[in-house]
Amino acid sequence: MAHPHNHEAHEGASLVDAAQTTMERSGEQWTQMRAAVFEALASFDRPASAYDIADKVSQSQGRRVAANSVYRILDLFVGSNLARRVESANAYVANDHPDCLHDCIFLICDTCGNTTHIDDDKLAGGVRAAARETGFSPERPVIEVRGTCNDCKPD
Amino acid sequence: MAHPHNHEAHEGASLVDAAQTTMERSGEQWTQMRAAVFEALASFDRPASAYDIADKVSQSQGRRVAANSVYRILDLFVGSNLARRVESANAYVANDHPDCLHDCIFLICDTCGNTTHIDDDKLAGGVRAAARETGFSPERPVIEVRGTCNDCKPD
DNA sequence: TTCTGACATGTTATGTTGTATCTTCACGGT
DNA sequence: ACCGTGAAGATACAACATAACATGTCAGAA
Repeated sequence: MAHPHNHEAHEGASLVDAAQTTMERSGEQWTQMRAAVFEALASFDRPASAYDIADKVSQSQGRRVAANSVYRILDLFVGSNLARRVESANAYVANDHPDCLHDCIFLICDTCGNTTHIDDDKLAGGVRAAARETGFSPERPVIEVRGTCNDCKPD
Repeated sequence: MAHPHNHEAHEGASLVDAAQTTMERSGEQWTQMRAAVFEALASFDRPASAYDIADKVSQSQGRRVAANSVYRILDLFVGSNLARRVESANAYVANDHPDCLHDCIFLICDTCGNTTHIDDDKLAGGVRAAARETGFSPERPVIEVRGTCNDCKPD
């Protein structure tokens, strides 16, 4: 099975703290704006588009925040492993445990949009290995599964 | 390694023929427009966006073809397994062997854009199985690897 | 032959996602 | 106080995707 996670899976304030710490450790600043974007991102229980986040932040800040700025910050987050991009949904999710690096596998429900993820290094490693065998140098595997989640299954 | 393919990998005219056959077998028509879109798609040696294809078809037909129409036809192709969508590139590729169904794995070079694919049913099966173990019903795995192809490697 | 229904395609508009560029702002060092 | 630097804002636009509705085409029924 996907190996159990023993490391921290942060949530709520602890998650934001962890984000800040990670960010600062990689020499980046933790600004108001970045905090606001991260909080907005984390507040969604499913992948959020940059525009969803821009709206949320605009609300919480009481002023219009440009999608532009949100993209910049999301890119930064993805680069620091604070967030992940869900390619098949053009959307982003906060990363619960920014401290450890996985090629994670997203399970996206086409019915309700809920998304979970599993970190199966054996599978991901297999994908990387298969790529390498053809002479290709894998950098960033994208492994996602569209389908139906348990809650949305008929019966 | 990813298992070798013994089945036909069509190319050129044979590929177009195979496409037509597949399409007709699934009760769909093979129209001029569809042939033109398929030929355009197959003429690219890397994933092509709907707009790339629209341009190509516009040229070959000597009149403007709307992206819209191309999207419709591409969707049809994807549904009939004549083409695949590369999610992480918002683009499409022709499927060399429409007759057999695989969850294929794309290797996309971030340097030159060239894309190859491997069909490793064991890996893909593993991904599906891992999803099922969490109670998720996998429909469509998306397995892609961004990286650098052999030709673009700094040796 | 003409009508009709199904399906393919065209046309236009609009929505969504993502970048580029340039300006302004905030802050720390001198 | 001044300057340098990085963050964020503003604007524009490029690229990707779908919606809504009109028109074309062709086979079979009337």
